[in-house]
Amino acid sequence: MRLVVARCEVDYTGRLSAHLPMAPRVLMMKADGSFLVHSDGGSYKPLNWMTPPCTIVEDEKLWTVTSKKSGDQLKVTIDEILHDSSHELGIDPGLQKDGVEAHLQELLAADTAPLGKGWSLVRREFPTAIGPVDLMCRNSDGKHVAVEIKRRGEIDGVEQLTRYLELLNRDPLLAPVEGIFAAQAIKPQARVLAEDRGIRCVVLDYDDMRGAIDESQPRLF
Amino acid sequence: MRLVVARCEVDYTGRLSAHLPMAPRVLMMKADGSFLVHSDGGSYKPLNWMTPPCTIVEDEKLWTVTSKKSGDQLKVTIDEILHDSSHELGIDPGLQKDGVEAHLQELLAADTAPLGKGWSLVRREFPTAIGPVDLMCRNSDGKHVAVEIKRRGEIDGVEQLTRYLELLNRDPLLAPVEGIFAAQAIKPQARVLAEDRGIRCVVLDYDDMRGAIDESQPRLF
DNA sequence: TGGTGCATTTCGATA
DNA sequence: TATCGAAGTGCACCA
Repeated sequence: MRLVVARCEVDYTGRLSAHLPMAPRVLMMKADGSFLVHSDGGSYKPLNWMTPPCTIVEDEKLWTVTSKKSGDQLKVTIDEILHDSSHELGIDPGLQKDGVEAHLQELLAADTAPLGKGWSLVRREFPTAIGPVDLMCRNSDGKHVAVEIKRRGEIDGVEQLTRYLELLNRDPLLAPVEGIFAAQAIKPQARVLAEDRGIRCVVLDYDDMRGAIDESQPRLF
Repeated sequence: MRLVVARCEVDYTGRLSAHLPMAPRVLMMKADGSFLVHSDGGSYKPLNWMTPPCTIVEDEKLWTVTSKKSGDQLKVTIDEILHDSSHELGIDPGLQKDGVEAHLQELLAADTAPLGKGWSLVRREFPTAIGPVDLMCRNSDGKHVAVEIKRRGEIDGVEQLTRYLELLNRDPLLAPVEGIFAAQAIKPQARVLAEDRGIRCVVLDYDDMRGAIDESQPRLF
């Protein structure tokens, strides 16, 4: 990892063209060849960058970063170097995550109570021609219900479930198949669209669901 | 901008929980309060981060970064500081872009030739109840055509145009309205879905389109 | 201020 | 390798 603070000008040519006027910025060069241009504001996204693999040619005042894959180029014109240091970091052990959509699906598969009483799980990742449905259940009447699970329920999730339902209802062994759109939060527009199509919306409470499962179960950390 | 290289352990609690084991990493603290944890690999995305505004409390070996909005927390346990420097960068003049979707829309509005001969533009951002259609045109027969423009044509863009067309065709003053899905590149699945629904696909060439417009027009840079 | 759509999205899983 | 969906997405635009 090399960290450079420099007054510089940057031009990117690739999927688009972009230009950064002369100003002081931080240049981060990672061991894998990534190149990042950061300013002192904004969030985690750099002003400009190049994804690895890429080659860096330093020609006095002009640094040229070229993507080995796409040929995209980043030309950095250096006016003045204010800081320059290199550091050995080694390979990072990596990030452990907990709490994403997969966990919601696991929890709901383990206990379908949030959907309704007396329901049974047919299977998780129920296969269709256009991809797997998150959960396939039977309700207390034995009728099939396809469940689409999202962390945040938005309009595209409703579209996705609609496509599944259209396909599933063509199968005489399954039809009629109802739909449930389940999420930790559902946007009003998504709810309107879903209910207009006869899809029921269920808001999931992650903490409640986790609490309902045996407390002694092992956790990630 | 403060740059710290340190052996550290990081725990994030917020929309999810995440943990980073002890290892050397780069900590970037921006003037606006952003906090980034970078390793020596991956592309521009940090391992962990906090978006501004947030407060940073340094308590000897434990740094706590708290989001002022959401209350999300990042706890950084410092084992050893390998580098620590601060730099005045000032406010960045910002990025100038050329070649994104808005430009494609401008170019196609200025010259509809890529769609067909003898076409006229009704208006850009043609309003509907569920959002604006990129372009509304009339073809050489005077028939209305709704055009959805994407840089990359994928399945959700076809869904979007389908929703517009359904709505537009309910309006007796407009109907029948045809659809065109225009993009710099169209994925096979998106093309199949579009054509199955009677939507024509047009692949746009950005350089050609820019060349077709008066060369003397002022450019960004 | 909240909703929607774009992004040089990036990233991961899967066929 | 392509495709598809998720992301602590971020961000700009618009109501």
